[in-house]
Amino acid sequence: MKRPTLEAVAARAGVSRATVSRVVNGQSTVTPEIRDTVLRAVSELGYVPNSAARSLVTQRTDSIALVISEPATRVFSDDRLFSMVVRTVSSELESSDKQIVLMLASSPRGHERVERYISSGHVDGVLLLSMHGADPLPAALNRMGVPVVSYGRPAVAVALPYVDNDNVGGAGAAVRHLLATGRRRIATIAGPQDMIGGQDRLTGYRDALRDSDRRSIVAVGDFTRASGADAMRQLLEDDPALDAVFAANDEMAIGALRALRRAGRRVPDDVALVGFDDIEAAAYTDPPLTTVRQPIVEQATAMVRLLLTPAKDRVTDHIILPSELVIRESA
Amino acid sequence: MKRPTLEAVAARAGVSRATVSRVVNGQSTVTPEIRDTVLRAVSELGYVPNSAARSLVTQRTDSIALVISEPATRVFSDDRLFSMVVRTVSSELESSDKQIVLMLASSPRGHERVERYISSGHVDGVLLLSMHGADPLPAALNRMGVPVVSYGRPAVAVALPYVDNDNVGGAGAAVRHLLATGRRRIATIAGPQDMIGGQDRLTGYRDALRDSDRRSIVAVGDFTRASGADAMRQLLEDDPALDAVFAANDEMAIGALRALRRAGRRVPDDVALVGFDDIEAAAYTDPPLTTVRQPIVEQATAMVRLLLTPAKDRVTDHIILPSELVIRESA
DNA sequence: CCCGGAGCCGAGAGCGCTCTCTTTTGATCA
DNA sequence: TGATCAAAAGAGAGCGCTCTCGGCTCCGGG
Repeated sequence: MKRPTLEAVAARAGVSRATVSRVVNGQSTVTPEIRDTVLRAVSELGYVPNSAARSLVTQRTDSIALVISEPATRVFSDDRLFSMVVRTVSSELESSDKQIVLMLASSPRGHERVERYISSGHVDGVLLLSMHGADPLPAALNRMGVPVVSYGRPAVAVALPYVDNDNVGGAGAAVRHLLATGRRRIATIAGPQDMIGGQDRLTGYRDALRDSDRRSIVAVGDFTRASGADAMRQLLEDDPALDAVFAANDEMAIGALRALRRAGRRVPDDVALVGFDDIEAAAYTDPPLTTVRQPIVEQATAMVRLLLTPAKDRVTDHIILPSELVIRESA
Repeated sequence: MKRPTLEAVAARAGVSRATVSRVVNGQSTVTPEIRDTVLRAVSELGYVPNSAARSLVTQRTDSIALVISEPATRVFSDDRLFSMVVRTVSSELESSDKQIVLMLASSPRGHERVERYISSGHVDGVLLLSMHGADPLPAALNRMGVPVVSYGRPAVAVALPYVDNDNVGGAGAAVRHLLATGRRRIATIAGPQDMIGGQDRLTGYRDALRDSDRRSIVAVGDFTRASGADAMRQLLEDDPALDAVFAANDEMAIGALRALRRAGRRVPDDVALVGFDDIEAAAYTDPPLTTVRQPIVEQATAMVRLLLTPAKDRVTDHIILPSELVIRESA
């Protein structure tokens, strides 16, 4: 009752193991007649190649790891981002018949697990989702000689191929939109400065303001809703006359929205508000949030392409995709 | 520059391959002194066991597949369901040091891929998310001798261990809530009757009404928003005096909400509305939707437990978990 | 003093496959 | 008809590991 092997198929078809292997792997140096005989034996016995044996000799596994390296609390702060990435990566890999191994590395123990797993040759490549600049995992994976592509620019120290959205440009577009609609005192709630996204979005804000000779007004949050509310209160205290806010992500924007309402400011009449990411909830706020959308599908597609292109054939080791301003009612 | 093998470690430590294997696999029949020597050699060489070679002989892979068998359009209709399941399963498997292989089987080609993959011995078990009763995949997987646990009761023909939420009880609770708040003409927008969830929720509705001698008013949708709106219009036409609706899922409830508003009915004043699932968007409707929550985390946990328990040690082959009524403002 | 048994370690087979190398086949041409 | 060569099939090594089995050592008991 155990699974048939190559040997069994060979015996049944009256040929050698090697010939069956050739047929199964689609080599053309087999007489059509024998080929048919073998294929018949294969389907009669219900033969399926043993993947462990195969990858033991080929050194390939036909699967890639999708590593999500974030504290458990944050990973899924945006379920849609996650599910869109997974869906896109999955369908993109389908054509090359590779599988996804999903690894959530939330704790240091998780990191160690991931490293062990990858270095035991389980996968042919790694897609790394890690928003945190200080994460040691990218460097570690890079060291073990497995192809790795990162979602989001990794910390400067690591030379890793990556795909990112245009954080600087997106933030700039948000600020320019505020300027274009006549806002004069534009503050920002920046993200944590140990994350690349946090840094770049602040840079985009600063650059855009500098171009227009406006003064920058900055508070720093940590990408959580509560920190957005706190930062907003801080900003209102510092500069009660501000008339616009660019929050570095939607969660903080939602926090800011509540803080503004509690402070008696109307949005967008008194204060215009723009977020970043276009998470699900952004469409349901009151008023619906104007925000910057990441091109998630395109990013995921690009990651897979980059991963599947052998390093030596690569034209570039990073791809930056444009972000799009989604104008709703908050600005 | 290639990875060191057991042989290399053995040579370095001056022992046999078998002894190194014993140490690496934590067997106790090794003299502490030798054990230390071996461990030193392991870490000096950076040895990591080759997983393909190992599973070739052990017949285990230490990974399980999470198969999502749905048309691509629906799979992620609820991103939160998906991400919570993934997260829970992942952390639940962490303790037994198993990995998740994620497979989205949206097309017939995808199904074939999944079957081939599973039957090639890539995984030790399968968690199956398939909402569609007529899905041929459960039966196919069941046939190949791999442990499978299904999320949601599979079609009657298949004897598969499964975990489900109490669809009948949840629907009943929703209807009883409507009765308790004084509603008298309670209609339902049922789900497709070729899905188990659709059937059971309708059963729950009917049972609860029968107990109270109320007449049942039924329209059937297909779990999409648009079908919910259509069904609602139909119901209003059939019985303009209805004062409550139980929709078999939140998507249809949201569609119904719009149809009600367009028809000039106030919710909940004129018509009370209850959904099912408690999807993300349910909290953001106007008014926020009263609905029935599935215990997603508990279900995912139970699935893993069931899968990891050897069939012969199992007390039961299915687990039904209670659903909880979440009362918001629509009813 | 010898035997039996327990505890450790090594030898070696074998998991199921791929791939190189060799042999066989069969067609071609002088 | 026999030599030549290309194409096709077979033989066999080996991928890196686990695990059974047998041998060796060291102890206590008869």
